[in-house]
Amino acid sequence: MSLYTRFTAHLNAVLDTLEAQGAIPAGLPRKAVTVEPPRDPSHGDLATNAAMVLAKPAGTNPRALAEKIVAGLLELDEVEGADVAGPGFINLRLTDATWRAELAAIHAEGAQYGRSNGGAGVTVNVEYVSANPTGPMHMGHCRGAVVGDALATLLEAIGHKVVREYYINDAGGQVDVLARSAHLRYREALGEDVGAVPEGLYPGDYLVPVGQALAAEYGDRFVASAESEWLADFRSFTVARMMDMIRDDLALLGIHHDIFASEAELQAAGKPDEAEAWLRAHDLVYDGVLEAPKGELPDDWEPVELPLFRSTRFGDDQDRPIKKSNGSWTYFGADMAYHFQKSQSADQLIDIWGADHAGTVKRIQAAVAALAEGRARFDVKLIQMVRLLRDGEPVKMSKRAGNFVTLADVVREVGKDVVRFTMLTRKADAQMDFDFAKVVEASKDNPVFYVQYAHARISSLDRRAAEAGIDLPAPDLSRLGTGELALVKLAAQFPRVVEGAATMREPHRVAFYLNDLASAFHGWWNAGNDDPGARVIQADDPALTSARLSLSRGIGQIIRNGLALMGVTALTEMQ
RNA sequence: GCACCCGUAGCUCAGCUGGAUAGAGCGCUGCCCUCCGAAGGCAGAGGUCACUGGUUCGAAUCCAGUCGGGUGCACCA
Repeated sequence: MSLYTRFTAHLNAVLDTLEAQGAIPAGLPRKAVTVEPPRDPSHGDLATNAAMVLAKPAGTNPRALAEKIVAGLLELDEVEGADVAGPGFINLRLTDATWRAELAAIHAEGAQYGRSNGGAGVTVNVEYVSANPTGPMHMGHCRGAVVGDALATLLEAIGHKVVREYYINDAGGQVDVLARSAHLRYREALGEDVGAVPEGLYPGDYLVPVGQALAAEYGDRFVASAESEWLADFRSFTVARMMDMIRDDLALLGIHHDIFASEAELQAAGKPDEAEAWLRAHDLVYDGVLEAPKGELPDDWEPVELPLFRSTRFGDDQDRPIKKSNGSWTYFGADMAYHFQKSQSADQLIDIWGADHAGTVKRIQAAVAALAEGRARFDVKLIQMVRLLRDGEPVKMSKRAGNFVTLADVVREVGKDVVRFTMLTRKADAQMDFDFAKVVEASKDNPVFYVQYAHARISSLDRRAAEAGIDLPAPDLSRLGTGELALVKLAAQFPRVVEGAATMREPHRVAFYLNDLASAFHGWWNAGNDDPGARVIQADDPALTSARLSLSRGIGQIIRNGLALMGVTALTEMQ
């Protein structure tokens, strides 16, 4: 149990006692009561708003209630002082022994420190990447992949069972285009001079080996035959190859999904039909005429009657078609059935989408609300664009021309850890720049470097101490000073950060926290430059050295744990 | 025209699901290496949290509106 959850329990116990004594009414809503570190450390170690939140429903004034709560809290061994401040804040100062015990807990729990089980029993399905299987991963997919993966790891850290899922869009017209593009390469592989790749087909070289594989598989059987004879086979063959390639690309980032769900299989299994039948039975799908698109009317627009889902009932601004006029499913129609399927095997769903799909969020949330009948929490997390910069200039990418920057190239150039960490240094809904020069820069304005550097320094201390042979097995932590305990206090916030990042679905918080922790560590380290007595290793005082090593290792442990949540390896030395 | 996201220091961005005197890095000014890695640290200057109302003990945070920027808006995927 983390320090903060422990004190929340302490506070609740005090409130229970006050209730039993009749000092406050029973059953006051405590949901808004918080226990957190005050923003200004001079206010103490912990602060609670309990008195301010509860005073009104209790029919008393905040300060009077606060005094009663303080009296109860002062009885705790871990509390050294408690007072009421401002409008009714209760500030607690904890004993040094409490913080020393917390440092010991960091060591005792090791890699487990920061993990909790509040999410136990709740399965969360995180769907991320889901790039169209028409080519290799490019940098446009990268951020969502990293954010989704880090989020999944975070949710596991607070006890959720997590399913990492990839939805393969292998049923639309684009995979027919892919199959035709592969057919061209197939003819090429059999010796035909196909010339330039025609407009409308995928031009990338990555299809060349697919064409060769197709030639090896089918010989020249389909060179001149009608499309209908080979399209389906070529489609599934090529999609399978594309997915192998995508899996390889993701592996470079350390990303592995549990489930790859196929849109084509979903349709073949009749899932959208089932969803439609259910929705029609509940009057949520009807045959109607699609509204004209907003803004300027396209030349070829004409009213058509289609099966429409009543998404307006759930806040969308128009009802959405689930089938096209040719009878096939729209992307939305199939996607709806897909989400229904996911909601049956998970308690909560999270989709990681590119921000360019923002316009379709409402309809899918409407669909899930309808089909799952409110049983499943469903969040769509939108990931803003990343602008690639080289030498300060934006890197131009054009998918159509086939000159996009591939994920694999970038990972090979700057490394998995740099890519992953950098992608988590911004809120997901804020745009970000990825500057090839800056992300590998060895300076403090590059958080990747800065955090790794702190960890490397900590590792270096261990090596030095081992060489000097002054590392005692059971250090006396009372040798740590108040400035050093302040570092422990910062380290002790890690469990809160993990919990907040997971429940708010904001993995970037871990990166910012690690940057703060690294900064505090660097400051401590540098104090030794001005004052040799402040250095960790004191050759003539093994006891003090060992206590400080315990602190430095504790911080190292937190950095490792935090980096692990981000999928980043901690470095023990800088190159 | 509609929807969504955003508006915080000169620049790039945090701000812990409403808390106390709004923070960090860069840039600027001034310091700190007879070196546990200065690839770093310390200090200073720099703010009408776009604007106007509202909600309440309390608002950068929530609500409404206005202004400004971005994105999306067909049966595509």
